[in-house]
Amino acid sequence: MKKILLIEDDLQICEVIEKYFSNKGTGIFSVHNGAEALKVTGSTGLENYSLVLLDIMLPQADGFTICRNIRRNSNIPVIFITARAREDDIIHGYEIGCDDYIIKPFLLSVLYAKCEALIKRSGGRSMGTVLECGNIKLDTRRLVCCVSDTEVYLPRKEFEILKYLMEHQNCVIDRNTLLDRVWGIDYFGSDRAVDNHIRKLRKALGTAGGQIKTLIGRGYRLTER
Amino acid sequence: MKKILLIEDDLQICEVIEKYFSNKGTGIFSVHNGAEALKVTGSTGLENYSLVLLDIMLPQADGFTICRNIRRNSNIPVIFITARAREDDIIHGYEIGCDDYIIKPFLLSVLYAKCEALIKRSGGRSMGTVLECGNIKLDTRRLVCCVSDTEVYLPRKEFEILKYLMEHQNCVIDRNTLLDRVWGIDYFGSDRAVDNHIRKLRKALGTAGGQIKTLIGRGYRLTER
DNA sequence: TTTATTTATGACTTTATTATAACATACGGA
DNA sequence: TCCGTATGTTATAATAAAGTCATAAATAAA
Repeated sequence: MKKILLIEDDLQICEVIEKYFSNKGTGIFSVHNGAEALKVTGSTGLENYSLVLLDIMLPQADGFTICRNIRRNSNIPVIFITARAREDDIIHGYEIGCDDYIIKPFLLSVLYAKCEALIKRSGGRSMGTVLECGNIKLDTRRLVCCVSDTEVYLPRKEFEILKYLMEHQNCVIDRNTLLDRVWGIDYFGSDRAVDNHIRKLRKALGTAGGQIKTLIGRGYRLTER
Repeated sequence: MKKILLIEDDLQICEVIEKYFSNKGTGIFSVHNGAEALKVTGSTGLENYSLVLLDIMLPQADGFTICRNIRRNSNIPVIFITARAREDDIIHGYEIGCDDYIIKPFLLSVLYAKCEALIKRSGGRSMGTVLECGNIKLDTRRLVCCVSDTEVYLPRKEFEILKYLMEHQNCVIDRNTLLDRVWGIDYFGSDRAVDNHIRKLRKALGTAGGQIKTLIGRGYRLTER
């Protein structure tokens, strides 16, 4: 079994978890603050892990931020482990894409069982490399976009926007989400940048440009026609 | 959209769950004893469901037995919902292949979030988000409204009003409630704004506009016809 | 019936949002 | 370095939405 990434600032808890899991034959790598966590979970850092255990209250960057950061690049299972038992927090955790939310204190045996179940459930599903929507095809590995089987060149930003829209076809994506997902949470430019890139993207897509619909006050949506 | 199978002998709990989920656009089919449950979950009976919620203490056959039975034919996500909080039971649940184990009492919002997360994780298409009332359908993810399967565009306020009414069909909603829920508690405009948006909403809904009834002195109510 | 209250309606004003184009800046490769 | 591309900003125009108001209509109460 692959390793688990544990993000938790309480060293005692880390130790207990590490010991229990390694006795069962599962490796744990621990990180003890938000900044480190952001580093490890950035870009391809998660490829060697099969699950993330994530505390919420951490120095330097909270768990929610880290989870959002993880979800920008990865579909890896994430379990929050935290003392925060408020309904708001739990719901928020699920909204930003966690798989489970465990409230401290907890039983190690249950935590272990949950990890096992989740890893089994997430196993062996890797995303295809070609996204499709109506006349638009997007090869996310070769970084090529085709409209009606004719190759269309897209600059990086336009490509990333289209990729995000295609990964969420039919969903309405607001500008802030796009700014977060394409530009990054640390970007503070104006909304208008999105409009401009959408405009360029529509133009580049030619006849298929109309598949990107504007929903006033709410964002953009990619549809099949 | 696929349904959720609920196996639970407490009719009150069934009703509460059914109501909450159907308000959110997800269908529930309930079964109230072990024998029936074994019948429904046998062989290909689960093809129409995307998740199973399963109580443990049931008449005629307990939840563990049912879960084992499910796992003989299917990989469908299974969540135990039970008052049995003993470590043994939890671990046993995971051993026989459940995906989550929720201890009563629980928050409906959390149960719903867990179901969503697990269905997403299991590769099933995400949960339904389509509210329905008579001829009106409202897709809260795509932000699209259909009347008799014809798409109708609704501006934001009209959409939010209709959404609130559909989440509370047959209930009388007074203007203040709408102002609070749709405009926000910090809004201090006049009641007349509600009337005007209701008017626009009725017009946009065309033939189905009449489903919004006025109760003088009390508010509005959305009915099935 | 008359009166008071409540709601519907349409014209209108104000506000918010988006599209567009021109411009400025940054970046990377020859 | 220079040039072309990519990106981001800003101002303006175009559009859509939200809100207000006066009046008419409907309903309830006296």
